[in-house]
Amino acid sequence: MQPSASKPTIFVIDDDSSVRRSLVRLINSTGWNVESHASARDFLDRPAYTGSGCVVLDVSMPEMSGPELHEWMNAHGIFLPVIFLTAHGDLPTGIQAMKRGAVDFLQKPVVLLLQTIQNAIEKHGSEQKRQQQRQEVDIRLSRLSPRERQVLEQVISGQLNKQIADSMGISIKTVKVHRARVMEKLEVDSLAALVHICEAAGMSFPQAAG
Amino acid sequence: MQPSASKPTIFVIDDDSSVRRSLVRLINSTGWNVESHASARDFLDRPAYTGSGCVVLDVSMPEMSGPELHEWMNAHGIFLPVIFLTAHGDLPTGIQAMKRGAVDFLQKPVVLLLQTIQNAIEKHGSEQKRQQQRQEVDIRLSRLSPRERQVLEQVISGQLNKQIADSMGISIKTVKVHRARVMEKLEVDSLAALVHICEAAGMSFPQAAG
DNA sequence: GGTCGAATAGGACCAAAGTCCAATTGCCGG
DNA sequence: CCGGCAATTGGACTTTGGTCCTATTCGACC
Repeated sequence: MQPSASKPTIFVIDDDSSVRRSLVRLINSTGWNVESHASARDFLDRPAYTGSGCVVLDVSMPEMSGPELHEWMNAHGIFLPVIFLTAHGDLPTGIQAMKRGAVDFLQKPVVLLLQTIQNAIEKHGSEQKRQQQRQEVDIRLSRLSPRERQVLEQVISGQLNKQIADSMGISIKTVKVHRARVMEKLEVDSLAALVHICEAAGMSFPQAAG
Repeated sequence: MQPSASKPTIFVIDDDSSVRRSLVRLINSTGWNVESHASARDFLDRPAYTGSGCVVLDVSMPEMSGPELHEWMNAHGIFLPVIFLTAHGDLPTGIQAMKRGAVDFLQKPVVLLLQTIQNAIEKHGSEQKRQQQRQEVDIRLSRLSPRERQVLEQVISGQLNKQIADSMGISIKTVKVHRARVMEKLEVDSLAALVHICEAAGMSFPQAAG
């Protein structure tokens, strides 16, 4: 199956080796894969991970802190869920982390880590799937010629072929050919499906009703 | 205009009257409406507010605490954004509040409250508008007869009238009648618009493509 | 008992969309 | 320079969808 369907991997990032060992042992006992790193740099040096999983991240580390790594990930489109661990976290840091999208911000000693990881992976799974489907549609959309694109936009806004032809200054026949190519390139076989995937790709615009 | 388009109202809920006075003065100076309450109960006793705005909520109050009120609001579908204020907040309380959807969790003395309120109102505005439109569609959908509903579902999944007639064991003519009524009751004049609003109402189901 | 709405169905006809075939334009590479 | 290939355009014809009118049946309600 796809990588997202295989066993999730949990990335443990903490500069304290005894903490890493203990977390790895804990997580390993559940059947998830674990990969531990002693620093943010260490984690970033590994090949990008695209499967399912999450990051368990220490807050204070030398060089690059947990929040700094989190921000870097957000800035670079890495949306693996992040769970923070901290020994003596202060409130503003925790709130800031949550506002940036962290799943949780836990204080050691940790009791509910495994449950939190479970939730994070599940929540991430569906988002990831949607994201992949959206990219899939984007690729198909990128294969449309400019003309086809113009026709598509008017089709999904409810225009008739006649109206489209009129507004583009071409004949109805030509619109039909463009339209057929759109259906083919987007791999749909009904107008309903066409609107559906365009909706999913975020290219909807309201006023199609009367 | 609609209530959501009129001046936003900020609800200040704090059991300390000097804090209330000072917040009211601060917020008033910006042009927003302010309404202050000395307790959660006090706030809940007022008629439900449906316009735009947000809640500035103290964490620790007698009887019902800030987080308790927040949870109550969530449970009752009141999604006015909530900004917490606290004198000496502890980390777990703050994280919990964020996980429940709070906009922010600020420690007194507060410096960026007005900016936070501004952001909360703006973010809330678009969500509120979408919510209203969705309700609007739900009302129209509820006016469909069972048969019309069945036809609608097959139409937006890309079935031809012939196929629908076949699967329902009725004639194409009847399908056309149902279909026309659906278009009329849902107040759309194109298939694209029909799919669009059904999508918005959350009644999409994937496989319509081929 | 009459009326109303929902569901069913048919005829006649028009409009819109899709299909098959053919042609033109314009660019890329040998 | 020319042949190929994709984008673009058009004509002739078929299928599908929509409209207007009419009609029957059935249960609910006044």
